[in-house]
Amino acid sequence: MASDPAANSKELLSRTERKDLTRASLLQAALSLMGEGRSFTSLGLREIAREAGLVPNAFYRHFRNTDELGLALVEEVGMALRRLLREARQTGVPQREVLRRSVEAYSSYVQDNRLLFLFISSERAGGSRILRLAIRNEVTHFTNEMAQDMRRIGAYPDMPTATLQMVCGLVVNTMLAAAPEMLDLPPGQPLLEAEMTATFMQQLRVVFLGAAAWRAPSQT
Amino acid sequence: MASDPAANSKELLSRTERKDLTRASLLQAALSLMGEGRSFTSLGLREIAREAGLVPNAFYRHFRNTDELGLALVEEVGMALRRLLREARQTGVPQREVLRRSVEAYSSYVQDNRLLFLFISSERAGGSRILRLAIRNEVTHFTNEMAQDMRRIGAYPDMPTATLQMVCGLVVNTMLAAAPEMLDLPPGQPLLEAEMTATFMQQLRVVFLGAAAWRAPSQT
DNA sequence: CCGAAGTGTGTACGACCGTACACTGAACTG
DNA sequence: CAGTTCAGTGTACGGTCGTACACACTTCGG
Repeated sequence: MASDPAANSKELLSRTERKDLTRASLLQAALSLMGEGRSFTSLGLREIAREAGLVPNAFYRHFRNTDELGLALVEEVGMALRRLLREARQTGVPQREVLRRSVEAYSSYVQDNRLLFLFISSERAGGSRILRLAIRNEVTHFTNEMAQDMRRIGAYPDMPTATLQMVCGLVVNTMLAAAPEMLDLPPGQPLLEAEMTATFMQQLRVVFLGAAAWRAPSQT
Repeated sequence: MASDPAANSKELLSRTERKDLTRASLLQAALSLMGEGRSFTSLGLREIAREAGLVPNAFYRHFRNTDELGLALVEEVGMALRRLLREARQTGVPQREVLRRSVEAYSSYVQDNRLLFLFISSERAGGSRILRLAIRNEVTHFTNEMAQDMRRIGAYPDMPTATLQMVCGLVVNTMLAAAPEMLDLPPGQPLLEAEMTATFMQQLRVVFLGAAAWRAPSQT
């Protein structure tokens, strides 16, 4: 299939490969437009196609409308989140030093996947209802996987699963709330960034301390 | 226009009163459009003016562009948040029953100011940069006032101010994250609503437990 | 090898958008 | 009362948008 040594251009590719490639360039075009300050909701079909170097009509060969492209982006976000979780899984139990490392890993992860986090942050509460629900669904999945991981690790062994999920929801909320603030930071200020990261870490510690102090729900 | 027996219509009003009135109707128009599923960022000047019963050009008599109208909405949000805080201040110290009541009060407050919360939720991370920063500014003010109130009440008396603010930031984040989920609920399902409120309350309790267990920052 | 399939192009239409300019008529001001 | 101010109107222009249709050219399957 792809056994071509020096064909980095689009010379010797099957039709489906070429299609997937321009499809990816459409997704990338939407992301880079968001990177320039535009919000996904306000992007137009023509705009995205233009950015991808295509004529407007070509868009229809890949997506019915911009919402469908958004759903594809959500799927990509889901994969990114799963990857994040898989990497975090390598590390050990949640002790003090581990929390610090996790936060640093998360921060650089957000910086690396800048545009994707920009996307979920802004579309999680705004934009079209379909996208909103899709993103929330993905986030819920992520939260539940995180709860499973914590169970497997042995954190909070006496805690009921529902409670553990609730705590993880709190953690994920905190994480996702931190992302857009980190992304809006002026890029040349490591001091502000350090301060924000410190606050973020403290907040997570408060959550984990609270979870440790949690007692059985004697009353709601 | 309206069936007014007395002169509740715009009969005997000064010019500035009339102006403020149509200005308010523009703000209201933007909010109702958002209530119909549209996101503020995607609203157009013409659209808002039409909804308010005006010709497009009349918009310019009140705002230079939609962003400026958005800033006016942010200001209104600020007032709403301050009102919320003032009402909460009536209640006593954060004990268990008080938390329950506060959450219930907040929930119904969100339902009452549905459109405003829809607005901040979606524009806090999305949309135009100016609006985003303005909202974040307002939220920070709200957080700090909340910290002051907690200090005045006597909660966590040994906690440094910066830490208290950090905790309040966590609380506010949790509150604001809960708002859009409550707003997206199908309206005829009190069971789902109760479940969501319960989770929300548990999360806040985790935060307050964590704050109570907080020790001096021996290391970062 | 030839027809089918399908990705990308060119052109065109109607709708909506932001905004500029000239205008009306009522409320204010002296 | 006369003149000014100003919220709101009417018309118009250029631009972008989504999308429909016919078409070109390459790849694929029998």
